[in-house]
Amino acid sequence: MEEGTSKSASYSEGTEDPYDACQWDVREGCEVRQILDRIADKWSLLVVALLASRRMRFTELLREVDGVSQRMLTVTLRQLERDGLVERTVYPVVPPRVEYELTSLGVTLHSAVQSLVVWTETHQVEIASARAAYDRAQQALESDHGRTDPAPGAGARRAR
Amino acid sequence: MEEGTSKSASYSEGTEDPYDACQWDVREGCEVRQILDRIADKWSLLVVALLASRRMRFTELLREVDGVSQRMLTVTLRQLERDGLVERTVYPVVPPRVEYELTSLGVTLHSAVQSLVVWTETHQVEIASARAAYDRAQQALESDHGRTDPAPGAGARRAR
DNA sequence: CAGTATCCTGAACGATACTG
DNA sequence: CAGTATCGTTCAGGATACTG
Repeated sequence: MEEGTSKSASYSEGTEDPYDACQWDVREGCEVRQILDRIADKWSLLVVALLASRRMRFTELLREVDGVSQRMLTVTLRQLERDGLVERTVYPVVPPRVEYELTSLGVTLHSAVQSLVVWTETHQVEIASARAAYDRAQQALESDHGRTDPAPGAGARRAR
Repeated sequence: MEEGTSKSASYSEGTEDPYDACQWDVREGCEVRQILDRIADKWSLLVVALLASRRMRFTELLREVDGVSQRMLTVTLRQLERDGLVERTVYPVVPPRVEYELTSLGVTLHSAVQSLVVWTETHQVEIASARAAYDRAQQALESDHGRTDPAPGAGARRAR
């Protein structure tokens, strides 16, 4: 097993003082970083979102997520299971049947993530046009890189 | 990861179409995925969080983020700038002075992310104990891998 | 069916050196 | 100061084959 996060990394848990919101970022060793990395993970969110609608079997997930490899699905599910976000149920039948479902913790994560999804959907147009503008500016720069300063704005100029 | 989004229900699997409102996840081409990837980025959030408190110069960020390389900071800032999340201001003075600040869009992103941070801080203890439990179960499995089935519970068993 | 074990590649990242 | 350019390495993750 070469993947995965460092298991058995015993970090000091317990009730540390709740550092204010402006501090979480600089603390690399902070748990937040780890969780964020899991959330950030390419497949985790997809799996969580799918499982939010219903419990599913391994192969179902493999089909639905589509793009995920068998190995990565396994790894992802194991991580989520380890973090207590999904629960794995094995039915001892002859063709093995395994089902995955969100735990209550997983459900809360899913709703927390939803706000980000909403943000993204809300602002995707803005972002797209910002990118277009940026790329246009870059293009202009390219064609202009021999010319002299055309807009003597005298102050600081934006977007180089 | 270039396409393969469409997963037409070509196989005979009943009548219900796979998913409804929760479509964002399966659409790889969707903007949501891209934004999520940016958010997921190792440094982006750190930079955004720092800039949320105040506008900063390049070297300041380099010092504050600490752990980031010069190259990665540049790359990160360029991406954020391109997405319209931060604004770059160049002062035409003799030792170059460049300042970065969040745009209003960047500010909204920051607050959206805060909810996730809060979630993480709220549940980090639960996660930590879930991990401990999982690891303990794995250990038990190891020591048990020669034994015969000791608990014929007849039903589905949890956590393999 | 639901995995595990191996091999391999490309993208990400860090380190370093150079520049306006 | 605030970058850009180049190189070397690591490693996440895909493809494939095997198994209980």
